[in-house]
Amino acid sequence: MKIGKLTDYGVLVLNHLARTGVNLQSTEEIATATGIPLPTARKVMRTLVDAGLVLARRGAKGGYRLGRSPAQIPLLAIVEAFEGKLTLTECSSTESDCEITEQCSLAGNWVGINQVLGMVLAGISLNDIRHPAGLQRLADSFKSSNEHIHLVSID
Amino acid sequence: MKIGKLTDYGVLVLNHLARTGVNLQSTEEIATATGIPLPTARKVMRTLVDAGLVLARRGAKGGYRLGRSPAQIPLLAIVEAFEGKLTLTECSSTESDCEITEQCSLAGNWVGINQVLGMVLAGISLNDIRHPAGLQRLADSFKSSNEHIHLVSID
DNA sequence: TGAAAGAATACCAAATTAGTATCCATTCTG
DNA sequence: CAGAATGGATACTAATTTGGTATTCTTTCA
Repeated sequence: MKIGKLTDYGVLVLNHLARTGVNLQSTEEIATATGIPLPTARKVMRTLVDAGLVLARRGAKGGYRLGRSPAQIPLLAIVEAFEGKLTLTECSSTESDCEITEQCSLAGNWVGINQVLGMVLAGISLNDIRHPAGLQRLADSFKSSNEHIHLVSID
Repeated sequence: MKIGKLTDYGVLVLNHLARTGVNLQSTEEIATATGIPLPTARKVMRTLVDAGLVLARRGAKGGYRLGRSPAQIPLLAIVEAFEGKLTLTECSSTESDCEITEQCSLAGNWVGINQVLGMVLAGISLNDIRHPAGLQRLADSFKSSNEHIHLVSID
């Protein structure tokens, strides 16, 4: 259960763009600043632009900048930009190629889990990623809400 | 962001063992019941046993059964049995092969995210996976705690 | 008009993961 | 005690996914 390298790269780029603000950054600047290989950086940028997280300006003096404020960029959006809709298993994806779906009574049960995970990732913003302090408090807040979950789940 | 097929198989097997209870199930029985290819099922069983989630009895009339009650088997344990400690990125794993760690100021910031995700998965039991109703209520409970997170996170 | 950017497409390489085969160790039963 | 039925361990192969690269086209500014 990992995110892809490209997704990770995406976060690095977004972090860099959050720091440089409104100043347009060329692919080359981004590549050197983040350590991402140049051709790969191109691919990353295209994905980010397609997802609407980053704005591009073409031509000479062109470049990239964030499409919204870091607080309004959820981790979920970044992950789904690179890896498609969040589904932990094949079963839960729409075009399930899973051959044993017949006998697998669990097929539908993953939906809820995906929802929960999605909500968690939706609650983490680029800002949270950039500021460890906020993350720590975020983790702590979960520790308490987790007890809540245990009360609710069926045993 | 998916779980591996083997992990998914693991859940299928655990589900089957939860249904069959104390009756020892042979690898072959498990394979036919779940639709998992026999040789692959062997591999899955070994992993589950190593993780302590399943008990094995060798020799004739041997087989497998759950090591604990379904309510005491968290999804986190299943995932980590097959995929190792939960780390979304290379950076956050202990032996980070990530070459750009120097320039990557985000290296440490994933720790908190991993923690949060780990807590969520720890809060979901095999029982929750088997009973969709419980999952739905679980998802709902998160919707409210998510607002809590937004209050806590830094914008 | 040419240089400096991004956009699009297609392709290749490498790493991971799934799947298989083989041989060994244990335990029950007659 | 022997043999059959089972799980354990190891090593190998194949397939898929993912990351990375190259090439060509389009847009915009000076």
